[in-house]
Amino acid sequence: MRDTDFIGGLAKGLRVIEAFGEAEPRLSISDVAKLTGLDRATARRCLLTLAELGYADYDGKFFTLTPRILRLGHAYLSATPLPHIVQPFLDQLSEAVGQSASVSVLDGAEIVYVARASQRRVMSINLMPGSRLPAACASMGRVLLAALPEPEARALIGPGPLRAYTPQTKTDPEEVMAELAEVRGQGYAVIDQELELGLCSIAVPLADARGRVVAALNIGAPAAQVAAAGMADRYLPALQAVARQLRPLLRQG
Amino acid sequence: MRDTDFIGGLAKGLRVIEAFGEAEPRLSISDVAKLTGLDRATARRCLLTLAELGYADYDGKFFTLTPRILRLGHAYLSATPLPHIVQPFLDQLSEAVGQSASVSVLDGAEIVYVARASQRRVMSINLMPGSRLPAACASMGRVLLAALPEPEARALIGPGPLRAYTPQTKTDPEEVMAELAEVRGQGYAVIDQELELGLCSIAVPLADARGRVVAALNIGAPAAQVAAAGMADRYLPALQAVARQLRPLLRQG
DNA sequence: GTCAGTTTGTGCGATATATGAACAAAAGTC
DNA sequence: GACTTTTGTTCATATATCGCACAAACTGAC
Repeated sequence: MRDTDFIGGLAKGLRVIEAFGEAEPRLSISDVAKLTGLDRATARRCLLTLAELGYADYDGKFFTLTPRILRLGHAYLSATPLPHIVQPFLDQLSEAVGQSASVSVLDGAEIVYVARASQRRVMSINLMPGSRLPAACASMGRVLLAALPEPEARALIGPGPLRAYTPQTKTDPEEVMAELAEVRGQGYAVIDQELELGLCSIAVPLADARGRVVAALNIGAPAAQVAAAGMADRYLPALQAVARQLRPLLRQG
Repeated sequence: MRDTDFIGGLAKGLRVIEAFGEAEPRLSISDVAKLTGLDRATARRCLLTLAELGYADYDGKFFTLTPRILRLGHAYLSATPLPHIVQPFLDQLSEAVGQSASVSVLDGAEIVYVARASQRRVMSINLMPGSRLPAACASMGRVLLAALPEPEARALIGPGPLRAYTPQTKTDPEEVMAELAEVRGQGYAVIDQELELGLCSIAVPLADARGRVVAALNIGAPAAQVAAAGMADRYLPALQAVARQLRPLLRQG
């Protein structure tokens, strides 16, 4: 790609949209300039453009995003086959085991939920397609990181120490890397309250017909109902059965 | 706004992203140029930029969106207070009545789900935050359209005839406008299998402290369980109770 | 009310981007 | 295999955007 094939205004506008995610719902021009590192004049032009297109509202002082922004994510979810393919399997799995089941993919150092069948909620945060969690301490994240070449996984995890979401969170990158090796060996990952106290989960990789890992599938359960040590006995067969069924149905992505 | 305050490249890039929603998951440069009306050279530059930023993948022939696109919608959902405020109420309501409950807002002629608590699925399509349905034949859409000035609602509904999703769908704009008048009078809307056979729903408006309608709340139920005529008796009190509780908590948006 | 400290709006030269035609390369047709 | 048709890429030039510097408007304190 030649550098004239890069359109800076688009990149900046997308940075502006993402800036709203990391902070307040209402941002002034200067706020956005600070958050994005853009010049104020540029931030202003991006915001006015978004407002003109209906992606943002402007009350003369603050900008807010409008629901039209969701068209962009919707474009992905409706255009990507993976969510549609896995949804019926998730529904069935979730109903059979009486727990929430989800499928996610990796985006940088985060996992992104692309489909979910939820039972009565146990987590404090509400997960939905598009939700993000740190890969290093989520069961699906461990499975997806384990599928990468070691140096790549290490780079994504970073130098550490990792953020401790609970007292159980593994914060030492080496500890996580060791865990990844085990996950790679056994073919599944179990998380015992590393992300949220009271929540255990187990995940398996979803591979396509050529054996490439394209996503992860998990079941989450309250620790009070199922001890972490019992997760594999209880849920692994069902997870692996679904993974096996899905395998011929998945291309990449 | 002066015309130099508009960034054309950003507008075009967003058009390109949305183009993926309306068609195939894999699009060539020419496909995108056709769908968006952009010049092939410009479409190519937008796509290469999206690929460079990690929002798209390029295999040398086709482009596909990556999960990173979901960051944009996530920016809206996490930055907007409405979804967070209503979610606990939805969970409680859904559990109490044993049916799915949702909150949506209007975007053009479509409603957009911003929060949802789902029980076992009855609809053929899987609704989630970001999902869109035509406002004219959805219970929440009727409520939201009824809250607009008549000419505005009429403009959104369009000249008709409307698409018939089922034999029950009201396809004559005048019929829908008459329905809106009734909804405005009674303060709620009931849909009897106009969107999908076997599915009834009832919706009420959610107003903020100043009385402005900012969203709609609904309950959907299988027609086999609850006849459309029985929806109001059965669910209206609970819906109105939630609307009343939410009223002082809502600002706009 | 005044004043410093911020934030926002605007004009301008330098620079980057859009455009459409022309060319090159595939893909489809017979 | 030679044809047409479609698609991808390049280039020169007209145009739009960038970011700086300055001016204006707003804030909050006293």
